[in-house]
Amino acid sequence: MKPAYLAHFPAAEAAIRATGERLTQPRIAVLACLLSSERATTHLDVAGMLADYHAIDRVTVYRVLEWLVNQGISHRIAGDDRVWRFMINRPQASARSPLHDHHAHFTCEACGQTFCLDKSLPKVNVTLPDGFRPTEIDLVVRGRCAHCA
Amino acid sequence: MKPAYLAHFPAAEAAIRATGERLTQPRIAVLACLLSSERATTHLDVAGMLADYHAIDRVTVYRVLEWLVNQGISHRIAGDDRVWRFMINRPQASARSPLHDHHAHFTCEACGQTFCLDKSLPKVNVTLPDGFRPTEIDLVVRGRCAHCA
DNA sequence: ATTTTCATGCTACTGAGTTGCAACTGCCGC
DNA sequence: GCGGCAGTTGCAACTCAGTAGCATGAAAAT
Repeated sequence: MKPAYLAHFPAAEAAIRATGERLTQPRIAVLACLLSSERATTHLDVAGMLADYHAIDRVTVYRVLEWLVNQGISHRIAGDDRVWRFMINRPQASARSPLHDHHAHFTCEACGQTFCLDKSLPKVNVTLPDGFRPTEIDLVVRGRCAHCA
Repeated sequence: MKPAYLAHFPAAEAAIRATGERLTQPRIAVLACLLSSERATTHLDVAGMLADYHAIDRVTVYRVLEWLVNQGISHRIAGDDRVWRFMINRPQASARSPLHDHHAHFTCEACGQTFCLDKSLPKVNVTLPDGFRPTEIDLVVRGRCAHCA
């Protein structure tokens, strides 16, 4: 049985080509992994998914993930367990908020998985102390996901 | 010159006594540190502040900080640098939100410091996917603090 | 004062993420 | 197609936050 992420190779390749940067196997494979995942993915998840068909050094996974963030293709979330999680930037997520960018995530206390709440963007009103200027708002909802409820 | 946290020793002692748990020097000293700090404090900050007058093993600092969280005296925040930051729970912060608990923090992109936005609690409206049940909302605003503006 | 119980300090460990460097490879020009 | 260069990869060694085990030490209970 072939891994699911293979189906996302063409899309991954196109997205990387669109950046004008180099097209390499690790980049395609890691991006395909992220594309195939509905939830936030750790470097370990990625390395594990790729282990059988596209064994990639863990340092390269780190570097590719960071590269994807710098290219604006994905973003990273700091979880409660001190592990970075990565997710594809879905296009509609921005340009609707009063601030530049606006993430909303859901972390399940039972299974530890993190989901992106792109669809239902929350409304947030903040008033900051004098002199504090916001550039980004990050919202994390904790609780139980549908699967662990 | 005596360190500033010494002024908070009586309050720290009272708060620990109120828990019914053991009153020890490390607990008093660490809690006094948190009380004297307006911003979120790392274990390293605490160890550094205490180094001259109350040298405490770094493992003990970790354990005391965790103990304070379990006692409901302080809470912890996961920062972007994978380091826990700790802050005293100011009393008025809860019981006003639709959910059980509700933190709002401000992280400065320039100096990396994290502040608690107790005073001006933001309003948040979230709609979650079916089956997702929230227990806590955590809001982080990123930007420039008054000092770095 | 003695005992009990729990916190502390020490050492050694784990595991995420980083750095330096040599070897490799995608891509450009020929 | 064929070099050559710059950007990437893989490897090994490292840093650093946080944790586990265990013997010692100090609060509180008797």
